[in-house]
Amino acid sequence: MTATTDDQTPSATPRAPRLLDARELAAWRGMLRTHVLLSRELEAELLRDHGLQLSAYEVLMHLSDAPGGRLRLAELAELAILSRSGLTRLIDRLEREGHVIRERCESDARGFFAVLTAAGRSRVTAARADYLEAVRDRFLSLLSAEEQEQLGAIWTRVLAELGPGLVP
Amino acid sequence: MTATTDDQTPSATPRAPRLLDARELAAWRGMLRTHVLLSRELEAELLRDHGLQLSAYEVLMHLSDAPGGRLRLAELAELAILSRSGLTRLIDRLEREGHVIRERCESDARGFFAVLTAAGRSRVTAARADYLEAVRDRFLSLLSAEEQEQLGAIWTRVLAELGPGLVP
DNA sequence: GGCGAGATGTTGCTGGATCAACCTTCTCGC
DNA sequence: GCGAGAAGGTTGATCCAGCAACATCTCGCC
Repeated sequence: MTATTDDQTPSATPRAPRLLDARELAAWRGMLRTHVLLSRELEAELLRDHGLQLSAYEVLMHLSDAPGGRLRLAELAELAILSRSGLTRLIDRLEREGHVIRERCESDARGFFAVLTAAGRSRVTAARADYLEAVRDRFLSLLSAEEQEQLGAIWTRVLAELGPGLVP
Repeated sequence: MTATTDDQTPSATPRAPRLLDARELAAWRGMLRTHVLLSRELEAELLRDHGLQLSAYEVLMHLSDAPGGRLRLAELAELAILSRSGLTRLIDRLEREGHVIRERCESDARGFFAVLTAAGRSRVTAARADYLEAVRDRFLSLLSAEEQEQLGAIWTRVLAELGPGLVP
């Protein structure tokens, strides 16, 4: 870390990068590293124990929290932070596996709902129990209540800055 | 059809999931959301302004911090949190673009170094300046020094629990 | 000193996600 | 109402990663 030792830039540097100091580094790269490793582990367990991709879990989870277990595809894509085409194919898969069905929207002929099936609901309920347990075990339980609150405040602040409508 | 009706969990569920409370939710999902959106934005800018994928940037950045701008492929894969095969092909690309060359390891005939070229170094130096500016702008500048330190402490704790050797 | 276990890096295969282009439908100003 | 533009979803192309299998090499150990 910090400036490279020997030959950083033999000749002239276009612009001095002003690297991160130790505090910034720990805050930033720590998040990157933690997120990647944690997600990877959680996804591996989800896949092993419930046959669910992380993105599939996210979609089913949002559906199961929605009234009627139904959500418009566009809304679902936003919640799961997926592109529309990505969601289309994910729903294709979930439909093939019987976790979800597509249903025409009466009031808008362009639109579709994704609707959780009974099988989908029981699958995601079981997955969720294990998933949340893992999240608690590997993350939340390592934080005090105050730290959790501070974290929440930080994310809210950053998301608000990133763009409106992202905070929820 | 027959989406299960919209009972959240009024009646009997196989296992009660014990969902997250608001505090936990904000701490956990906030991180997921922040990470995805922030990474996405940073990568888009990196790609637009410097033609670098985030993973490519990471690799070049680690190389530029390494003495001599050279690192064994395996070590590089670990630093960049990539699979070996993923790194192989990424180095292929970077080599094709002239940012890096492969060099046999004298002392171990199985091994290779990735070595940053002059072009690669100047590319990553420029990219880094913009990247770090963006990181500061969208993340670090929104945190107080204390918050940065708390975050750092949290990541260290979580990573230590996730597995040894991941903390740096 | 040779053998087997383990490490290094590459390759074939596959899966999942994006972007851009497209078709259909809705909406709104005139 | 009607035409322009926006919005919802799907499709085609492509790209990027991972896993598993492999060839090669190292090294400890009997």
